[in-house]
Amino acid sequence: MSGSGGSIRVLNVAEKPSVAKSVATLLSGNQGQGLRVREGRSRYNKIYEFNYSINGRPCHMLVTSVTGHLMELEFEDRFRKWHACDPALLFTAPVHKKVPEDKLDIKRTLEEEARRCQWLVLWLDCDREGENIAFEVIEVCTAVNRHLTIRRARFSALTERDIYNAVQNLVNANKFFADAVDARQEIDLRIGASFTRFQTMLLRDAFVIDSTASDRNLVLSYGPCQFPTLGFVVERYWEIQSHEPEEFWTINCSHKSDEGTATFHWMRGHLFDYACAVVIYEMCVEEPTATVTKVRQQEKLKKPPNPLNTIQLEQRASIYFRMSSEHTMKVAEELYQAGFISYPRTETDGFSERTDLHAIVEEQQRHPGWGSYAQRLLDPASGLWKNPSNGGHDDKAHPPIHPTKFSSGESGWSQDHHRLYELVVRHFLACVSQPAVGAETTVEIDIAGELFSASGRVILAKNYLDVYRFESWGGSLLPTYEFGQQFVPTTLTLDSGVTRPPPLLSEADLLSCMDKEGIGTDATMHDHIKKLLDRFYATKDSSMRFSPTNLGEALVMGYDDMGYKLWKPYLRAVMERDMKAVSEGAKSKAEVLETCLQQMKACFLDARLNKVKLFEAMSVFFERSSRPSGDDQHTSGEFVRQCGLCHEADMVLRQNRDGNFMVGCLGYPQCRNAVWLPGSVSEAAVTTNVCNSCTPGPVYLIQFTFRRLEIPPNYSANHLGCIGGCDETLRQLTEICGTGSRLSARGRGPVTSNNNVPRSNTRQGPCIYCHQAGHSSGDCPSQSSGPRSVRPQSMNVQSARGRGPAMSNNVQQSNTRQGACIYCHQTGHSSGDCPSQSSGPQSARPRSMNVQSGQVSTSCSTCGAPCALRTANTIANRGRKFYSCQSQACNFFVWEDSLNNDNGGRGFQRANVSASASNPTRSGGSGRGGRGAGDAAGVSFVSATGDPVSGRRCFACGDPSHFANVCPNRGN
DNA sequence: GCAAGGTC
Repeated sequence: MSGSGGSIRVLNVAEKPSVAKSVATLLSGNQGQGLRVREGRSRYNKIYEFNYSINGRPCHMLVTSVTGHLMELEFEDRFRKWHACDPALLFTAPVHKKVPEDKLDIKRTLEEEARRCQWLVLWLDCDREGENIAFEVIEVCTAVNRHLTIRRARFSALTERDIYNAVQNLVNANKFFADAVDARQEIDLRIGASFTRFQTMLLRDAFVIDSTASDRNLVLSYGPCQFPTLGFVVERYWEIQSHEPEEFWTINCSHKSDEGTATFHWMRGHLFDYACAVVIYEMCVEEPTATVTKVRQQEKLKKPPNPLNTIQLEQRASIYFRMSSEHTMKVAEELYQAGFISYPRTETDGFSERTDLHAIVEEQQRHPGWGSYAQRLLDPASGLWKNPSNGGHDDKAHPPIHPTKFSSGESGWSQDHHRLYELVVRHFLACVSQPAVGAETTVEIDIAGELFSASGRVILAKNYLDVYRFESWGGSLLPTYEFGQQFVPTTLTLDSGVTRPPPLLSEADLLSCMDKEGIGTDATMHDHIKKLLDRFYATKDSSMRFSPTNLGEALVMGYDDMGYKLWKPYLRAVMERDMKAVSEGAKSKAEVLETCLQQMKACFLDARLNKVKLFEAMSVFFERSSRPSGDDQHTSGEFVRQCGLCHEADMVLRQNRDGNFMVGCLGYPQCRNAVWLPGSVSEAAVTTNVCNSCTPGPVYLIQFTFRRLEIPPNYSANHLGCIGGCDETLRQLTEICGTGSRLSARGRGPVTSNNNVPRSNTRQGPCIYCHQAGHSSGDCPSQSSGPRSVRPQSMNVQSARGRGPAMSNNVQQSNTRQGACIYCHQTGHSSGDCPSQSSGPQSARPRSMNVQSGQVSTSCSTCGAPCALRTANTIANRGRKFYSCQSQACNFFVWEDSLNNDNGGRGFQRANVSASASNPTRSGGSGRGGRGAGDAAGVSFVSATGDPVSGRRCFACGDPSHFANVCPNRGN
């Protein structure tokens, strides 16, 4: 379909409404005939229309916009529920792009307009993200109109010349740029989701984390930007903690004359050797006459700042006004929206030659505060004007932040609006001003062969400092000295001092660290900082300085102990290099994704195997909780197939505490699909081989090892088998040996639950840092040059605080720890096996914050150990009494009220026997009539975090009387 | 309930 008068109908799409408006205004003003505006489906994204001509061809132009990314990357449905799959699968689970609900209006506008156009011209920002958004727009538009001619407009500033050049020289969109962002998005999502789920489910319920958020809602997130940001905070904190003050000595000298007092500093600075300092000092005292050996006078300039970009704005607002970067950006956004300042998210710190700087200054002449300075600036006779410097950064999309409209203050402005606008204006005026000029005098003297110096400064011309009141240039007047002049000092002292640690990181420091290491973008850095506070990983004190919380420190410590630098900026730096390679076409998106995700998955699996390090680090700061871990309920082993019964959840390979293997549905208890494996299996591991006959596929084959003595001689001890139903060998061995199911339990002793995780595989991939094989990333030589994190020595002292009950079996079973036990500090056993923890009363510490200890009332008939009557303090069951066995081995548990209810006069003994007969572990719900522990009771699963699972309780509230799917507290 | 990146 053609536009009016046979012209080409062109749909132009910009990244944001303001750009659409500018493009339309600039183009229609140039040669257009009447600019019309109409509403689109989305109230923010208007549609501008006018006639134009591109390369001599008449066009009917429609200019509209998106608001940043139109799409989001997400996992397919069945991987979105936290408990529906093993987090390790998130490295390979299918993902797709989707337009979220709040962007559907924009999508509809694009679809409606694209149907009626012949051309699509993309005016997205000319950076990688912009290019990626361009392809999102292309996807939406071409889905409804396959015949669209697609062109890209390249512009670097919203000026008439740039926009005109762009539209007359349309190019093709750059897929390499878009691919780089696709890769970044996918890596961020997979790493973020997998590690976040892993560490949240592992730690949240295992410890009493005293954050202000309800522990149940606490998310221990991991992200490739937020963690390195936390790393900066923790590292500085450790540096301070490990600082050992050292005493030093220095000689100070002063001389008072008619003109004033000069203070001379020892040019050796200071000495740590007291004897040495004393010897030198005594030499000086014996021959105290000073001779002036040098008098130097120099003109010094103090330059005005570079034009303002986002990071500078955030840093300066933090230093000058103590405003957080997040708040600064919020206020700046409002000033921008109201038209008072230019776009606040920019890396650019140099003005384009085309910017009319004078016009910006002219507007400000009326201001009562800085108007007279602006007038002086414009007066050529003052000589105050100087073209601004250039900081060398250019994002090719936005100019430095500058005032765009005069204001002497608006009625609706807060104090921070006033401050920020003033900062932007004064900064701009400073940028176009001459530097301050000072005269510096340096005098050097010699006393008994030792040199001392003093300096003074006089400001000759303040220039930009007159308007930039936030900066000062201190200096003191120095009395006049002449070369060769001699005098006897007024004072000559030997003074001591101590070295001091560096200060905690300020917000400005943190932004500098992030900027230097490429963590986040100018538009997101403040978000990452805020995230640390929101997640209770760090706090900000009254002087705007950051300290890690116990939680933040423990997480970094845990990963540091594993040898992984997940909290360092290197990972992001490697990713950034890869993204650059993709955007240049040097590497393909698929190649980068495969390498990076493979390495990160190996890292993830290894971290999971080494989770004891996280536990130990957390134990330093937090009490262990007696709450059942949310992780323990719906947990996962290795993925085998999708469940053919419920078609919703995965079936995973698991091993119970007796060592028996089964493949069970994660949808349990709603779905009870399970395949029990022969009792003679000693090891089982899911392979990457897929059965080619069983459906629905894929059904992954499992490598089995059978105990030789438990299978007939004509069967092999090693077997690659399928649980999909096609495997005759497996069927026969199941018949011959029975299974580990309750119904055919054979009562073997426990074996290690982690056998099914092939640890050896995880370390063999190439290093995530240097991409070389032959060493793990923890040992990477490329990473060893920087200082290994400095941990304060006091950490060992602190760890005594964490003394508590012996860790649960899952921790004891881990053999990964080689270091000293955190309890007794001896080597040779892990903290889980510490003899100091294994006998006697558990600990003087309350066993749990959630359970108040009660008196022993009776004995458990299962194991004979005494049972305690306790009172629950969970939200769902506060005040409710329950019995639980004191023995560590016996997990008997029953509600007191369920013993006396009228279900046929069921007594304590009965309930007890019933529970113990079906399940030696805590048998959730068995006492409350409604729901039993189910057919699979007695199974101890390997959890998402690798832990064997014991008690069966609601993972949402911890109540054993129901499961999470029917939890009354859910959704709170 | 997970990330980071656009933007409103």
